[in-house]
Amino acid sequence: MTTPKSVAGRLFTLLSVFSEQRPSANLSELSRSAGLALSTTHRLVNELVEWGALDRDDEGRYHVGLRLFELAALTPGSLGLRERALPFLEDLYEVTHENVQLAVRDGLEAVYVERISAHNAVNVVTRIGSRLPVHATGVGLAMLAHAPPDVQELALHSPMRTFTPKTICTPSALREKLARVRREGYAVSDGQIELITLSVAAPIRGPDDGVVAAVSIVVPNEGTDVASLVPAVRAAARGISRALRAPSAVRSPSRGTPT
Amino acid sequence: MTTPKSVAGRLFTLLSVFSEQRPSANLSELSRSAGLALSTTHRLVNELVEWGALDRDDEGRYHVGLRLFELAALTPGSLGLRERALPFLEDLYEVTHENVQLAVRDGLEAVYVERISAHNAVNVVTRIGSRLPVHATGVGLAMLAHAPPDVQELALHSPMRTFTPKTICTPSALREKLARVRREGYAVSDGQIELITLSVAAPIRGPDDGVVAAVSIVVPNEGTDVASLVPAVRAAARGISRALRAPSAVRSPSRGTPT
DNA sequence: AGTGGACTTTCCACTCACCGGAAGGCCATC
DNA sequence: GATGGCCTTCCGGTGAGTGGAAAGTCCACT
Repeated sequence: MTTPKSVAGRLFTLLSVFSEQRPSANLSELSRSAGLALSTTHRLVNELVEWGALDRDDEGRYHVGLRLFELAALTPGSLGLRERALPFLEDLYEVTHENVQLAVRDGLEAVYVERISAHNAVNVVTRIGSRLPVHATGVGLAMLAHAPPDVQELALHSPMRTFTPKTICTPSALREKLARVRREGYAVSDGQIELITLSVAAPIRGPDDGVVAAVSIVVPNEGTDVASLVPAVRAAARGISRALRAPSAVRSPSRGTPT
Repeated sequence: MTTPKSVAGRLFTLLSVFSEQRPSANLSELSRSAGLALSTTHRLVNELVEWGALDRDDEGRYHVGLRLFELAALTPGSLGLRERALPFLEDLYEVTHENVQLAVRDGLEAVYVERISAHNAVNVVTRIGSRLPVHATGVGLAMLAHAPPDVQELALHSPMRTFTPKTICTPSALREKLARVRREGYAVSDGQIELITLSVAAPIRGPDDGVVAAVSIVVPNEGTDVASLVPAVRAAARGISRALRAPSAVRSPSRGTPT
C-alpha cells in the first residue's frame, strides 16, 4: 500500500492501520504504518478525531471512535436484517445454548454481523465484524450456494485458503459441496476452520427472494448430534426470511419446499 | 453545516448525510444534503465506494459499506466490552425475556452498543448505534452518576431535552437523581423517554474501576415489579465488570459494597 | 417520435488547501 | 546533560482538488 495521492486515500490508509491485532495506535505508529509524513499524519488524524472517527485516550493512543460505530449501524446488513434477526437468533440460542452467528456476504467473504455466545460454549475465532472466506465456513457455503452464477464461478476459480486439512480447497470439491447445500437446504462445515468445531448454517432470503445472509450455529464436532440441530437452524433462517418478507418464506408455514 | 474547507471535512459531511432516517441516498441527494458541487461529490463518493466505506446498489443508491462495519467492530466499546458482556446479557435476557441493552457514554450521550430483544417484548426506540441524552435514560444516569466531576457539571448545566412530561429537565432534579443512583447502585428511568416504558440500569466498571458502560433492562411500566429486576441487572453488571477485571468486582462475590 | 426533467459522468483550467521539511518542546531513560 | 522517543507548530511551493459547463443516460409524460 504505497502512499496514495488523494487525501481521501490517505485517510483510508490511516483508518486501515487499525485491525483486530492492533486496535489502537499512537501518532508515530500511525505515521509509520501508513507511510505518511508525521506532520501530515498529525493533521489528518486530528481531523478524524474532531469528527469522531477516532478517539484519543489520555495516554495519547488513538482508537476507533464511536461515530464510526454509529455510522456502521446503518449498514444494510445491520439496520433491517440485524434488528429483525435478533429475536430468532435468541430463540435458537435459548434452545441450544451454543454459539449462534449471523453473516452477510461481501464478495468472496462472509462478514459476521451478529453473534451470540454463551459463557461455556466452544470458543470460536470469529468476532462481530470479522471476515472469513466463503468456501471455508458454514454461513459462507450457505450463501455461496445461492449466490449469482458469476460469484460462484469466481469462487470456484479463485485460490482457496486452507485452515485445516479438512478445508475445502479444490474447485470440484467446492462444486460438489455447493450442490449438496442446495439439495439439502443447509450447509455443514466440519472442521474447516478449526478441527474441533463444526457449524450448521442455513440461508436467509430477502424481499426479492435472493439469499442475503445466513445463520449458523457452532458446536464442538465431537459428541454433537448434528441432525438434531438442522431443523432448529433452518427454522430460524426461515423465520428471519419471513420477517424480511421473503416471498418463499411468507407463503405457507406448512411443509412444502422450505428454507 | 457550511462547506468545510478541508477534504476530510467534506468526506465527513458526506458520510453524515446517512442516518437512521435516511440509510441510503443517491448522488444528487448526497450532493444537495452535503452542500457540495455535484462533480466534487461524485469524485469523493467514488473514492469512498472504492475503499468500501460506501456501497452502491444496482439502482445507483449509496449505502454505508461493510468496510465501515468492520472498522467499527474495533471500537473500544465493541472489541473488549461487547464480547465479554454478551454472555451476561444473554443470561439476563433468558431470565426475564425483556429488552436488554448495553451502552457506553460519549460526552453527554449514551450510545447503545448491544441490544437483545424478544419477539413480543415492549418496543423501544433505541437501536444499536443510536444515541440518547444521558439525563433521560437509565443507562445514561447510571454512567453519569459515576462520571468525572467535570462531565457531571457539564451535564447539570447543559439544556436538557425533554421527551415526556416525566423527563428530568432541571439541574436540581438531576443532581438529586444522580445522588440517589450512587446511593442505591442502580438507576431507574421511568417514562422519561416514552411514557409507557421503564428501564432499570446498573453501571459497569473497567480495569481501572471507572465506570465504562451500563447495562439496562427495558420493560412496560405497568404491571412490572421493578424490585424484582434490580438484583438481576446488578448481578449482570457486576459479572461484566468482573469479566473486565474491575478491581471492585473481582474481589469477593459476597455482599459488601457492590457494583 | 419528441420533449422535458432528473440523474450521472467526464473534462479542464484556475487556485487554494495540502504537503513535508525543519525547528522546538516535552518526557523519559542511560 | 545528553540521547532518543514522542508530539506539536510553522511556513512557502506546488500539484491535488475544485466546480462550472457540457455531454450522456434514462426515464415519464404528451
